[in-house]
Amino acid sequence: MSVKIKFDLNAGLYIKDPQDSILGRKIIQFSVEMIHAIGFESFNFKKLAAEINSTEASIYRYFENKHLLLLYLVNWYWEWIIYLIQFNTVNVVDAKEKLKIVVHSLVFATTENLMVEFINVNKLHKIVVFEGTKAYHTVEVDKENSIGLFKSYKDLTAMIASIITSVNPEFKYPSTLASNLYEMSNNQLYFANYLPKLTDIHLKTNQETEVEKMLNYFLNKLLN
Amino acid sequence: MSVKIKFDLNAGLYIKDPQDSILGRKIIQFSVEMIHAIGFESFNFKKLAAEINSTEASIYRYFENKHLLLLYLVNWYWEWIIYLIQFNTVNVVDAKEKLKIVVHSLVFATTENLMVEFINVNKLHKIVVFEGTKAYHTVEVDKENSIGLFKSYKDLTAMIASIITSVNPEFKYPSTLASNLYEMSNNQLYFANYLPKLTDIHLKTNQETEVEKMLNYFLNKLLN
DNA sequence: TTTTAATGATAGCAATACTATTATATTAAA
DNA sequence: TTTAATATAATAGTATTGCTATCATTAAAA
Repeated sequence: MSVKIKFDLNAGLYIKDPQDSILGRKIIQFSVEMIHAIGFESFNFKKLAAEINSTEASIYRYFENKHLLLLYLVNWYWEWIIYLIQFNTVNVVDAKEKLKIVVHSLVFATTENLMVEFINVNKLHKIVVFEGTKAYHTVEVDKENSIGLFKSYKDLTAMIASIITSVNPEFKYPSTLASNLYEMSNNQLYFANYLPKLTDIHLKTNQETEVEKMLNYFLNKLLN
Repeated sequence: MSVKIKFDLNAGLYIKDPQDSILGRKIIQFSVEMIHAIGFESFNFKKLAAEINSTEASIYRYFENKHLLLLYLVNWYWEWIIYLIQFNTVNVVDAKEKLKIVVHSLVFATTENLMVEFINVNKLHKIVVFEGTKAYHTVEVDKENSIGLFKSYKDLTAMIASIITSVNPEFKYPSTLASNLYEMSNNQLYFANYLPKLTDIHLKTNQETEVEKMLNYFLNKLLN
């Protein structure tokens, strides 16, 4: 199945909504491809423009700079995970079951039943694992936070935290556990691939399944 | 008390050992000050050179580029934490007690009895909290890892993991928990300061004490 | 005292991150 | 259908960054 998904992302992220035009969608689509391929540091608007047969100036009409483009993508990703969790927890009542679905969504960031037209979610997930934290580790945090550019991350955290609380109302740090679950999932996937000494996941295949198992092991100890 | 500390950092981090000359030490000292003040992104060798009345070219004789300078600082930090843990666990036999010292060292990154001459450890800690992960989230990870540029992080993780295992030999993921303890400590301090919705730590003062308490709470649930 | 090593001074170059201007399509409103 | 508005392309240009090269000067070692 394929659905047309359009998230309402904070307007401060862009100058012109890229979801509303062909060029805009091409910018999103190929920035995902390109950042995935060469990394955020060596990615720039000139290269992107060449790739999509457009110009630097045209891209600047959509995004103020490449940092905000990354932040846009990461916000899209956060919204995507929220959507995934909602989608997969429909009709699920048991809180423990819900939490397992959260973990699954964070680790796999995809479902077989759901596809997106112009964003390669798999590659976006890898970008988030690789470069994600750079989007909110910047001197501009306070300013960007004050205009709502991290709202989706907060929403995601709140959503997970409330599930954690319904699994165990006594647990003292639901928000911390929620954000840590997200960060830990990304980190451990990164470590498994690049710095295996920093993790206990050593398989080259089925890493996601192993990380999923591990996170559930942690959650079990923490919440029971 | 003040001790002259010289860590043996991997020679691949620098061109000329900055610990061995006045200029070298000034580079280290003022890069800490400057990155702390303006952030890593806007920091560059030209500005640093102006600050220490030297030249760009001279700094390039010590470090290939600013990324490797950051990685040098972060490696120094990792070694510092290892040193701190060793220092503070001398004569401590109880594993649980040791683990508490680990947490304390990670969160505070300092002791009153110990000072370093030319590095402001407090500011370095803040740099690590703010920019630390950028040092190992780069397209060059594999290459840099293969020549040992992340060795200190691995050593630190191994050290903590072994303490975790002696607290509870049944615990399945000691390395993961070790690296996550480090990452979580930094993350939660960052969130408490800049994105408080992502954590349960809300105090502006005594954040460290709160984070310490929180990490011990987590560890307690995980290992008992 | 001569040689070597470290630093400083200066210059320059290619790439990056933008901005500005004008031209040309495309679309929408009158 | 014409006109007006809007989106994109083409081109140019500027300030900054990241880095290299060269040569002069100073300080330290042999």
